[in-house]
Amino acid sequence: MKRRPPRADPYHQLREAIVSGQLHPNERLVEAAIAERIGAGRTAVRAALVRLDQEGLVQLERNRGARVRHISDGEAMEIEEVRAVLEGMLARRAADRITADGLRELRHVMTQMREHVEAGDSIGYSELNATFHQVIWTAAGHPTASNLVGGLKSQGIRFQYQTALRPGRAERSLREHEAIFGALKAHDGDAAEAAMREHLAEVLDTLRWAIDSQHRTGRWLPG
Amino acid sequence: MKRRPPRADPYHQLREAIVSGQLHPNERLVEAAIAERIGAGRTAVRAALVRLDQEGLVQLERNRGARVRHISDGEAMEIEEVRAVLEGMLARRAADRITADGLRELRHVMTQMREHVEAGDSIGYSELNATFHQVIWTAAGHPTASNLVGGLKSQGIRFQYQTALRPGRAERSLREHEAIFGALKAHDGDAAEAAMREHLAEVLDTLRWAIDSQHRTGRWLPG
DNA sequence: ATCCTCAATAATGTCGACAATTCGCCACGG
DNA sequence: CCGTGGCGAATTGTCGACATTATTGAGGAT
Repeated sequence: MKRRPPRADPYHQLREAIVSGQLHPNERLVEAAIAERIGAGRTAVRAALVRLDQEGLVQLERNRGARVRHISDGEAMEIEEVRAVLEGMLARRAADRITADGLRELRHVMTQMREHVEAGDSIGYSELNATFHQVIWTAAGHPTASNLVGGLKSQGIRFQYQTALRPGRAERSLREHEAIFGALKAHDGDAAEAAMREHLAEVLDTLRWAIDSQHRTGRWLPG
Repeated sequence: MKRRPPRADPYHQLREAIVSGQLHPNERLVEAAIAERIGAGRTAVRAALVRLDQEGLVQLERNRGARVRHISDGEAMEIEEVRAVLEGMLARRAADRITADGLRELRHVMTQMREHVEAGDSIGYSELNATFHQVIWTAAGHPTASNLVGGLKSQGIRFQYQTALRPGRAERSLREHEAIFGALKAHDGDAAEAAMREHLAEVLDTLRWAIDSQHRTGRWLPG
């Protein structure tokens, strides 16, 4: 009866469950339960929790176990601010270094994005969005900065606040991405950084809207 | 000043040993040996190594153990670039938010820095330097960014490359810090960010010099 | 001399057991 | 009614033992 998925890296599995929202903020993570759930030993789960704690996705208190870290409204905005600064820098570098292949890949992602927007598929769009940015990170050739932004909990934020629900956001976002693409294609570093900053300023604004929205519709937990 | 209670925590002890250069890049870290050395169990050491791996200070290879991660020349420069961007942002925020107490503390640190420079104590100066920047991070009130820059391996870089050995660097650094202080005192965000960026650009330049210097004096390990 | 095999060694990865700690619950007393 | 103190279950922290995996070195064949 023990159905055990044999190959399961607890770290990646837990991480995915957290950023995708399957595990809710402040939810308790009991080692034994997780071990059973994903078919791994308690040792491996423990190691994964330590990593996630260091990464900031999980809060680890001595003798008290682990919880999914709750990201406050303020912290969510802080994260987006940092992301704006770092991605701005990456966009600038990418403008200088992006290859024809990179541009082709970006173009491909963007056509897909357009399709998903027209189909009203905001989830698929969100994933493509992530891909778009990742392509830019790769083109920038700056592993240190890429790892930092990649490690940011910004994916979880999108889920926690449902920023995609803002009316008209997708279309606008699409235009912003087109602007970024244009600057990269022209190898114009200044323009690329500016476009990226503007894009992420819009994201930050949408985040503010989502926070307000949550407050208006009534929440019990303070930010 | 932080009073450090005798810290038996393997994580902090290892971290300190690495950034201070007591453990050399690529040096192997054998769990049992470390456990013996600092009087802890292998379990605790293991957890510490996982954290340090996630942090980037240690390289952990499956079934092959842990090594002190070697920071290549290119990566060292990448780290300083990221630091410049983030600390620039923090300086801007700090200019708006710094209190009279914060300014007083900065002034105090600076007078000490002057004394150490005149006494030719570059090690003490380096520590004060770190303090100076930390005060600014605190004043900025931006935990997310502060934790990121704090987690950067930039402390270790100073040791690895001996950037303080460059002739005249200390005096120049002192003047740069004074410029930053002036901007903060005037609550001028633009000026603060600019001064901080300029300062860190100089640091980056010194780093380039140190790398060149190492290459000229002959090294066997490629960057 | 060089390459290959294979045992010996050393270190890591994993598991189970047990001690230590926290937390919920309930009886008790003011 | 409310605070208080102490069981008891649940959970984490730690240790030792053992399996697994890399590495080293000697010896032999070509």
